Parts: sequence; C-alpha cells; structure tokens
Amino acid sequence: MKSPLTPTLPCTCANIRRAARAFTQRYDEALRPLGLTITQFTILQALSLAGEPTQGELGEILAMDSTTLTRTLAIMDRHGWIAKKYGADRRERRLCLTRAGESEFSRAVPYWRSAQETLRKRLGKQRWDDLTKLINDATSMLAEQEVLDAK
Amino acid sequence: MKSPLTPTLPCTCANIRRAARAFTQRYDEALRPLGLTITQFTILQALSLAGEPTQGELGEILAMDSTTLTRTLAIMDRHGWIAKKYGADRRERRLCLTRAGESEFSRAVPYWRSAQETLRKRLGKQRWDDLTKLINDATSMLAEQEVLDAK
DNA sequence: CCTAATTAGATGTATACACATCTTTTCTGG
DNA sequence: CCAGAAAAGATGTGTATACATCTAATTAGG
Repeated sequence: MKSPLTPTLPCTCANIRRAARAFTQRYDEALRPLGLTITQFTILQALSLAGEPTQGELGEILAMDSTTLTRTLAIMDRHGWIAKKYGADRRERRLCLTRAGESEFSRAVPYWRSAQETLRKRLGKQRWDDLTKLINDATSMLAEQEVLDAK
Repeated sequence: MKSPLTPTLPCTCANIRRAARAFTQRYDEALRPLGLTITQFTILQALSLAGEPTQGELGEILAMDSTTLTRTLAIMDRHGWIAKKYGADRRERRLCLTRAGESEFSRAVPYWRSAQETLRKRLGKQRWDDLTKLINDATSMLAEQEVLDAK
C-alpha cells in the first residue's frame, strides 16, 4: 500500500484547484496541435451553445470575472474568432462566433472529444457522472450564495 | 424551475475549472484580511504537514509544474516565510517553513477554517465528503497515467 | 428633465500557471 | 576517470485570473 503521489489535502479548495491543474494539463496537451487552450476552447463551445450573451452573462456562466474575459476575448479576437455586437444598451457587447470561429471550433472538437473520452473511460462512467454532478452542484451553491451576499 | 446561473457544460475540464474559480474566489476573500491567497496558504499548509520536500516533490504533491513553484516561492520568500536548504544533491532545494512562516500559517488557519466550514455546511457533509473523494480519485488517476506516459 | 447612483466593460497591476530553454549538478557507459 | 545523458531548478515568454479604478452609458429620484 504505497502512499499516493497526490495525497488528500486538508483544504477542499486546494484539492479542487489541483484537479483543475491536472485536467487542464491533459486537455491543453490534446489541443496543442491546434494552438488552442482549454480556456479558449471552452469559450468557443459556450458561444456555439449559448445565444448571444453579453460579456457579463458569459462571465456568470463560467463563474469568471467579466474583466478576465476582456483579455481572453482579445486574444481570440486577434484570430478573428469572435464578433462583438453593440446591442440596444450600448454599454453591452453581445458576443458570438464568426465563421472562422465556428470553423476553428469544428476543427477542435475531435481533439477535445478524444481527451474527454480517454479520461472518461479511465475514470469509468459512474465516477465521471457523479463527479460532474457533484462539482456542478457545488458551483451552483456557491454562485447562489454569492447572489445572496450581494443583497 | 429556473435555469441555473451555472449550467452543466459539456466539458468536464471546463466544469472543474469553473468550480476551481468559484471556490478560489471564496477562499481568497476569506484570506484577504491577511494579504494571503489560497495558493500561498496551500503551500504553507503543505509544508507544515510534509517533511522537507524538494521543490519537485512539492510540485508533484500539488500537481503543479515545479517551475511554477519557483515564482510563488519567490513571493513567499520575500515575506520571509520559506527556507531553502541545499541537500546532499546540490541541485535540489529542500523546502521548509521559517518561524515567520509557521507563525503566518497559524494566524491564517482560523480564516481558512471559517471559509471551509461555511462551505461545508452549505453543501452538507455527505456531498462534501463525496466530492473530496471523487475529485482526489480523479486527480490520482490522472497522475498515474502521466507516470505511465513518461515511460 | 437633471442630477446622482448604478451598470458594462476597459485598463492598470499583481499573482498563478505551464512550456521551452538554459545552467548546474549528478549519473551512466565505456 | 570522462564524455554524454539525465535531472533539478531558474529564467524567458505568453496565457489565465481577479481586484481596484476608470470611462461611458443607463437608470432612478426628485
């Protein structure tokens, strides 16, 4: 019975952050041939699913500060993947994919799917699904609490 | 039945990264009065538990590239919290806390514990424990795979 | 209507993170 | 022993992240 490389840490946040690093390394590696990061892929995927969210709305969906998105979107904009439309409220920028963005997303999906399926098989369906549910329940509860805090 | 602020994303990595951001924001907020981040607290906690790991060993424990630790340890070193000892192998740096580091850790524990207990109560013991086990099992499995890949 | 408060996003700054590459030290074959 | 390979960290670079603060646009009170 050898001690694991990654012992359980006393801090749940540290355990989750560690998992995020481990997963990110795997997915980034899979996407590297495309010069795409999982952060950028996630935004492409979110925009291909969502309607035309504002930057703030996308930030809420991803539990990410909207000013963080300013920087990442700028990188993606340099590649011509993102379109920003000014809505009725001219403070807002509504986001959507350009043709090039949709195309890049399509190109990336097989690389992403391969990483996702490899890890899913390795963990097993039950663990994978349980993990997905628990991690998202936790995120939802933290987000709700935040909404209450703001009042 | 309203749609959640944080819908389940198709990508498990994205779900975990989102959770990491949400948790990090809570713990960082709790530690802010001390000018300490959860990253730094985690290193203090790891060093207070571990023996005297090398930088590489600490990186493995945290699933973090050892060169990332170079920068974070430099910040902590400026505060005088970290001691680096050259071991028999002079390439290595064995890490431990200074008195000031131990003292800072002790000061921080109540703030950390408060955040941890608040969230634990909110999620409930069952979910909290299940999440901890699942997330760490997943991390372990990814780390093992990495070891195999390297061969 | 106007002014004051609020909101959306941009910008300045600092930490967090990893990969490529470099230097120093150690190990391995011969 | 010595030359080449391997290992441990440091450094250069680029992305990821959030908070404080700023600007522009909208909303709320009077």
